[in-house]
Amino acid sequence: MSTTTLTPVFAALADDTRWAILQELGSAELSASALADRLPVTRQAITKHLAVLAECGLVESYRAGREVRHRAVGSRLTETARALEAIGTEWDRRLAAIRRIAEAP
Amino acid sequence: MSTTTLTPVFAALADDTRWAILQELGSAELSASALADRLPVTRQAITKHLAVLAECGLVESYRAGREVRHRAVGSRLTETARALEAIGTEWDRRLAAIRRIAEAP
DNA sequence: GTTGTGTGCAACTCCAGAGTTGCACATGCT
DNA sequence: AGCATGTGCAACTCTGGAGTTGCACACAAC
Repeated sequence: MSTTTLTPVFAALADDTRWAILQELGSAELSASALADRLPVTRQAITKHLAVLAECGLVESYRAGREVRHRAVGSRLTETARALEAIGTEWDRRLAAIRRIAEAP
Repeated sequence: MSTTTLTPVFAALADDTRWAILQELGSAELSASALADRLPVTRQAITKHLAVLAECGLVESYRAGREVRHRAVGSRLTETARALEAIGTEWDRRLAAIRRIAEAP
């Protein structure tokens, strides 16, 4: 996963309301209206957030009768986490190498 | 690490310019002016970004003569990655449990 | 001392996005 | 059929933040 694909995910995760939505959808599959009942924002706001989250694969949706249920996609988060960890490790590795050279006798 | 401490880190990582800065600082320790030479933004913009990144522990700084050098902190990223992975796993675990109950005979 | 380079602070512009209201449409239930 | 509920789309407001310019100060080198 490149940095280019990473940024939109972080942009999605940078909002408190979206985290609140994800927290709900990580415990149960809910419709936009059901989410609006549990959170202090409008259903339309929720719908917009769900679009952002779906765009980068953090939520999946399906119709159930006349309502649309949504759920959090944990694997997408795990995938992102692995990419992050790799980058962090790489930073430390490279900077440690530079320090080693600088302190060489 | 709670979700509360997580959001600012993602807000910091949600910007392309900041990622560019982090990429540079993951390979070498540079001053704000040196970064401004390599990136298509002003030194003042870089300084603001560095403040955001330092605020959530993603970069560290130290004075070297009259200049201030900065470096990326990989461990902070790794730490965040582990928290993310735990949350993702938890989502999948809970939703799988619900599906199992729903499909029970 | 003077010059050049690096830093710090403040005020300003500008746009993306978070949230709202309003209306129209679809579908389930009685 | 009639009503209630869930959804979709569009237009609007408003604040945060990314980036800029401008100026003042610190320190190293000559």
